[in-house]
Amino acid sequence: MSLIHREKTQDLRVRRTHVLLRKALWELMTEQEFQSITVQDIADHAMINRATFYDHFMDKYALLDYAIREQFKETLGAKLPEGSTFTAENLALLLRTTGEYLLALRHGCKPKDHQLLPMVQTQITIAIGEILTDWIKGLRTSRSVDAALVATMTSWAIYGAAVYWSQQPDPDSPESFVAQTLPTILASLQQISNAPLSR
Amino acid sequence: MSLIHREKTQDLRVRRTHVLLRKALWELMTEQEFQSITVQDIADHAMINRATFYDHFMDKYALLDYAIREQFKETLGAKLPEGSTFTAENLALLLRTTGEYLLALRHGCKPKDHQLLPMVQTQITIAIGEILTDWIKGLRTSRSVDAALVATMTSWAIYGAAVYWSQQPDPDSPESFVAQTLPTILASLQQISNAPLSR
DNA sequence: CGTTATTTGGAGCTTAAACAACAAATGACG
DNA sequence: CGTCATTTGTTGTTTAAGCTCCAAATAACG
Repeated sequence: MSLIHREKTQDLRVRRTHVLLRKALWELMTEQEFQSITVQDIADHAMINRATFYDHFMDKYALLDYAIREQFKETLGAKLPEGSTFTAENLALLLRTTGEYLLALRHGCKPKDHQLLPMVQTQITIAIGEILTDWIKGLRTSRSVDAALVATMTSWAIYGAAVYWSQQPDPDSPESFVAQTLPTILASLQQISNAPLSR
Repeated sequence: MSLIHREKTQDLRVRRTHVLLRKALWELMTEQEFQSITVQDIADHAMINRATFYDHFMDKYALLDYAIREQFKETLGAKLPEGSTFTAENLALLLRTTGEYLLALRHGCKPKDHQLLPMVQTQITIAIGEILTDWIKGLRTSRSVDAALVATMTSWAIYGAAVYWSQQPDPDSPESFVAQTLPTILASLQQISNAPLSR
């Protein structure tokens, strides 16, 4: 009897509908710009009735938000170990994955869709923030700190660095990106942890 | 109020369930042998409840039948022009597609699954037979012939040739396969058509 | 401009599918 | 050989999602 109440306890049909809708949106976005995609298009492609679409999302922008967030979370989940904790290695992975995700995004979608980046920003910083919050909570902090606040600041810093890197006309390697950013992030986080992090 | 009653007029949910199930089976078959796959595996992968599986198929063999038939039909539909008729070109396409499909099948599934080939045979000859029947019906035949009978014989001949070719240790090109078989098939069909076929 | 099409967002009714729980087969193991 | 675990089919009950219309908002067009 754990206290863990899984928010996402859900009907298989609901989960499937969500998966199908975001997969459909993604496929459509690789071949046409977001603006020109209609809800009907998405519904058809996902084999979902249009009315059902509206049972789950306000509009296609809400779906895009959701799709980005989930896709990024999945990507991250695949890279990070199961019950990951706050270590330099994991932080490096987080940085690298964020950078590479943005880079892939830039290649995957249409030029005109670059105006959507603010939405992407919101969802990704949320996802990063959640992970950081978990990590920070797992630490014995020297003094009482607002974990959410630190996590938010850090997530924005990470996202900003990733955007900067992925925007470069000719980005250097992911490794060097991590090498250049990790020390800064680590330094800012080091202060809240009294236990030295593993290398 | 047309007289056309579409047999396959179906609920979107039903069509989607069928699609998801056969996709799931296909994916699982590329990584493990059919015999070791459970209905639960398929259901999980397709995001379908196991009970729902049984609403549609007797067992996994029934699904396999269906999956093969539909996949082959789709492949054929993609190669043949829309309202295809009986021409030497289309017959050549039919031959080639059948051969290539079998070859792909042989590569796609596990060695042990080769015992499943009789099931494949049934479904593919049915699919070929349906097309040939349509083609033959579209002809002005010189004398009354049983279109279904001719179609069946021909479909078996085509399938047999395709098996023979795809079984070869080192199969020659699809073009030469078509070149070697087409004349025979054409000759046997020529007799029922009084109009000479286009080259 | 006004007049057509699309697209959007929703509501009521119907139905496919989820869920849970079961007994019966099948199978692995000591 | 029995027993413990899977897998298989099946059956009610509940619910998500389909379908059919409808009205409002946009877009397209002559």
